Amino acid sequence: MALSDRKKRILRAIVETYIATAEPVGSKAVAQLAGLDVSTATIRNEMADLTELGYLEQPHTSAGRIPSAAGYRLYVNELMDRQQLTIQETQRINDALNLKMEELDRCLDRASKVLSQISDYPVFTMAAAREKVTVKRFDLLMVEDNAFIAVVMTDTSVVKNKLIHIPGGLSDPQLQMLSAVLNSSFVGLSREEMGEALDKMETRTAPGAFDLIAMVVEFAMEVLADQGQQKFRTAGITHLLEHPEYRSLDKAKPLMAYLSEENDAPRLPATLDTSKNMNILIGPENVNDALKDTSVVMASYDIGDNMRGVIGVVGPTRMDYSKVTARLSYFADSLTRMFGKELPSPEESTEE
Amino acid sequence: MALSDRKKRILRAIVETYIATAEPVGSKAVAQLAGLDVSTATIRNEMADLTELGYLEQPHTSAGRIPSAAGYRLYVNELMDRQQLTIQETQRINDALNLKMEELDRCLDRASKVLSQISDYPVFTMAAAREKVTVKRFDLLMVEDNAFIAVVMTDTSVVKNKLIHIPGGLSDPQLQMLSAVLNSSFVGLSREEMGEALDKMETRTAPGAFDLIAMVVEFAMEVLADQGQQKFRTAGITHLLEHPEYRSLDKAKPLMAYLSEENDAPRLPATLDTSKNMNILIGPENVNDALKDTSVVMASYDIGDNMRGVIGVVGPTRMDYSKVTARLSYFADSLTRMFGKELPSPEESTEE
DNA sequence: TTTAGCACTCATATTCCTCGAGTGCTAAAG
DNA sequence: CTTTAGCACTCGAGGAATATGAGTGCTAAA
Repeated sequence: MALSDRKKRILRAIVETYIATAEPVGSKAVAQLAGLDVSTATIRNEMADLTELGYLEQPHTSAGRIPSAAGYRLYVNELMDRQQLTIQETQRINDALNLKMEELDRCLDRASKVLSQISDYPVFTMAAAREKVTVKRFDLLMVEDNAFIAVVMTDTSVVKNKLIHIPGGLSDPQLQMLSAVLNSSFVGLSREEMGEALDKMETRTAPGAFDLIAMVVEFAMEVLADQGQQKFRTAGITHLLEHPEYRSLDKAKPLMAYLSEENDAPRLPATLDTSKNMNILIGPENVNDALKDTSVVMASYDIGDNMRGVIGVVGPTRMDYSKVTARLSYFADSLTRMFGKELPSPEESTEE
Repeated sequence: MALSDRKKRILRAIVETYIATAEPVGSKAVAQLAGLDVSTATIRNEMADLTELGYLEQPHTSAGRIPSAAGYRLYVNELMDRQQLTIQETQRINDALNLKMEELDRCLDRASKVLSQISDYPVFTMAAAREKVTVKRFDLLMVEDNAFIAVVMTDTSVVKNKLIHIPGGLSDPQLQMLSAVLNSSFVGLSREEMGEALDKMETRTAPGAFDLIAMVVEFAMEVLADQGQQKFRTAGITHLLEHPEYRSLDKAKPLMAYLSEENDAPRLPATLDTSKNMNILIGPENVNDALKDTSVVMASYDIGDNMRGVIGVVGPTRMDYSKVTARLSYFADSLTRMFGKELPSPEESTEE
């Protein structure tokens, strides 16, 4: 059953004043703010109805009402205005992102810091992993007699290198041999496949040569593992402390511990609905226990090579959804514009 | 003037029980704990003396005493026992560090996390910068027609690389030419010198060729800048909230903001006395305002190439100095053992 | 020099009370 | 049937008054 227009206006007024004040809202305040020309008694009746329907809650008999999770949900889905960003805000965001097209990682760090500052909530980012990453080619560079640099390039155009010391020294032809073996036998393999290939090779190769191969391949496996990993980053967790719901440390501590990765709970964007590009999880809708009284607003952005990233804002259920969604979606769009479609096929990729 | 033995025992008992309980210590408690066979009245007299001398403070007339900064200082310098680590603790530390000799950065992250967990305080690390870092050599690797990988190796044996796209494409001889120019004109220069050299070159080089050179040199300059930068990292800041002095958020917020680098105050190890390998700064001894009511215990460790790192623990002035120093020094020693002398001259250095 | 005794101080906890915002219900008015 | 004024009732927040007790400083005797 759809709510009457008046009920909606009342609900909206309650949600918005509660977001602003963090205190239960009474009929009198609603009468003034909702812009309805009815008496407080009428409002009380409507509020009683809304409570009955599950959109409002009463902390105790003689207090005002606060929105329930369902109330927030309705607000977010139907009642909320799209807020506009100020010019200064867009400016700051652009500054943070256009930082000379740096590496993705650093750019994200900076971006999430700014987003946290303009929204007053903690922000997390997460670069989603690709399923299978492989090595595209190996290069070896001689450095003096007893060391060489191994350069590994993945099919995602990420290039990593490592300086490898050879106690016994190594000749140029040997190095070329090594390079040939690596490029013929280990290109195009996933991390697991590499491990298997290496095991097979062990039996039918001279020990000295095998050790060399193994050193490089193990490095390549590390690179692939690292690329496959999801990196969870946060910024601005202390903003939590500015909101009254986290004034009691019992509330703040677990959430902060979760955000600063001090416990090993599964990271949150697990429940991301990729079909929508803006996900809002309100309080109990969160699976993770640490987030039960918390809302999360997440957006995903494209970063080429069919990889997606997630950037999200965390706050109390009484979060300023309107403000946050506006800023977040501007952000995610900008990120997509930067790292996504703009650069075609084999992207420029920068080593960190 | 030196304190009598009895005064010292009393001071020590007060410091230690205050560290344990966070509550002012009265004469009765001291009488029991100091192991002196004198009455509380005598203790009271001695405590009055110690207060007079500035080692103790009285929150209000009818409360016990708490140590002053000078009191802690005396305790740290003369009275404190060296604590022993448990076997489990050394085990955990070793596990964290021996993580297969990974990159320094990751190793430090992990190490500081463990240190924070076993000490219950936040931990920061900082890799101190070298004054002048230069490029030792350039290598260029062709990738397909329109891109190449630039590999830059510094005199600190750090190797970084970047994939650079050339819209117009590039031939093999051109690449070799480029490599020759880079290696002859930009090796051994600091970041600033590179900038100057590049400026000079601009006038007397064909624009097309210059753009190519500039792309690589600018990347090299980024690398040097990054190497010269001090990287400040923290772990376990939420441990702060476990200590009663930070129960009030007004106290906790600025410190946490400082530690999570949300303000731009100068990072703290500026005041490191490198002659000692364990630095303790108690409350007001800290220069930085955010740390006025906070103590910092820092140790430095060697990481080869005459670079030093700093690892430190932050907590309330009522910090368990004995516990912290023991753990911290074990840590710093282990780090030095790992990254310092063990590997001689041109170290194996790992790209991140 | 040490100690017992005692009056005094003062932060904290407890109790009790008041105040008032807000509610639900009822009955009258539209 | 809806709206509104009126009113009694609820219940948390805040404040004053009071009790408690740990701890002190001082004095005088051992």
